[in-house]
Amino acid sequence: MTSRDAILESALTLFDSRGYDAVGVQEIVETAGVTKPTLYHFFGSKNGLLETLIDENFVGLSQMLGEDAIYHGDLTLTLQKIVKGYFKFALENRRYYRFQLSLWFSPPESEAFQAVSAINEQQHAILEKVFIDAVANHGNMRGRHKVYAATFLGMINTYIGLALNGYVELSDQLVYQIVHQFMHGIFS
Amino acid sequence: MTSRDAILESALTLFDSRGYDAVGVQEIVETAGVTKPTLYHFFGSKNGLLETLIDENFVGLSQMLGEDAIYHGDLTLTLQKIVKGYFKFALENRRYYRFQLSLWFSPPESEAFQAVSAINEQQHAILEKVFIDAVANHGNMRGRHKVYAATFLGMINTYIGLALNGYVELSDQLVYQIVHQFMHGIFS
DNA sequence: AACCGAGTATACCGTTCGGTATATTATTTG
DNA sequence: CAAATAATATACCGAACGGTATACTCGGTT
Repeated sequence: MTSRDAILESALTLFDSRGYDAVGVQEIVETAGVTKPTLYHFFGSKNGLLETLIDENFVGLSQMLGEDAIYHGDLTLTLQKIVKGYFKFALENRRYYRFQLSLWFSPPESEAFQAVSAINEQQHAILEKVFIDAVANHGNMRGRHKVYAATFLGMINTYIGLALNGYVELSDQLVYQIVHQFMHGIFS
Repeated sequence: MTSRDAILESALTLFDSRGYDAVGVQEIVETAGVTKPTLYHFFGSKNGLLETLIDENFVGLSQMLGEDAIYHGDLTLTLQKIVKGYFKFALENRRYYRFQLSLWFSPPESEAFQAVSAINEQQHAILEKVFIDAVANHGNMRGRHKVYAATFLGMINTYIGLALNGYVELSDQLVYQIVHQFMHGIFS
């Protein structure tokens, strides 16, 4: 493993278990088996390390959304594909997704918030587009796409959080239940 | 305002906007207009300040749960009272609830997590009891009370988070919708 | 052979961290 | 009034913080 990857790996583990602010760069480089100038050579700053960490881990989720979050006439089906994609990504990147979850409601003026706001907006934008495209077929959704996107993502994250703590299993049945529950909440 | 209250007030504002780890005690006491030994006189440590802050702000929510989270034969009605209580509390303690939300998925080995785990368990215990008591009337809920409590709280927090960020309004209609949506997700 | 740039180590910078020893001032209590 | 207790200030502690100046190694290029 290269020094760069070792640093990213150690940073993810430490940030996930104790949080970004509570971990110092000294501990990161010691865990990675390198020295401080190496970290600053690759990432410029502690914040740059955080941004790189988030960006490079998020691409997988971003790719999934690019493929699955496209409305083709059947909203229920599209939402099921999205939920399934989130579940798959969360299970394959447990540490990262837990870390991303911990940043979900992070304080607005924290460094961590600045770093996740970009990927949050990206997710919202893609999900909103799904609901906007679906408006033609579901007239009573007009103007509510922002709320729907946020609510939908909120439900997904809630269940993933439950799963990451061992409360539930991310099964196909749960995918169906969540989408069903969400749709019911919208159209009643 | 007493020095003690000034410290708690400043700490809440700073923790809420930048996070517990990113704020130093020096900044807290400067904002409060006191000196460091005063803080240590009242709270013993920075962590003690955090615990006191959480405990003293949580009592309001705890009281509400003690009054409203009691199953009397009508589960839908009970859940509506609980959601209404959460909404009321969140609106009356916006800064605190936002801070509590930011600690919801905090890293398991962070100081903040240790401090909120107590109140999290308290909420879960009370909500679980509601679902256990309701089992007699809803046979198909047996053994699922832990999941239900976590899911229910997850939905409440999701919507409060949306409201605190201006996406939705915490209306009585939303109370009804959430409970309806939750019940539908359970019994289908 | 000379050079170059990427990667890395040693040793250090000034600042801030959480926390405290000591002393002084108010405030209560006997 | 005197004694005790609570509340506060000055000044400081060692450790850790994020970050860097400098120099060295080393594989590839000219």
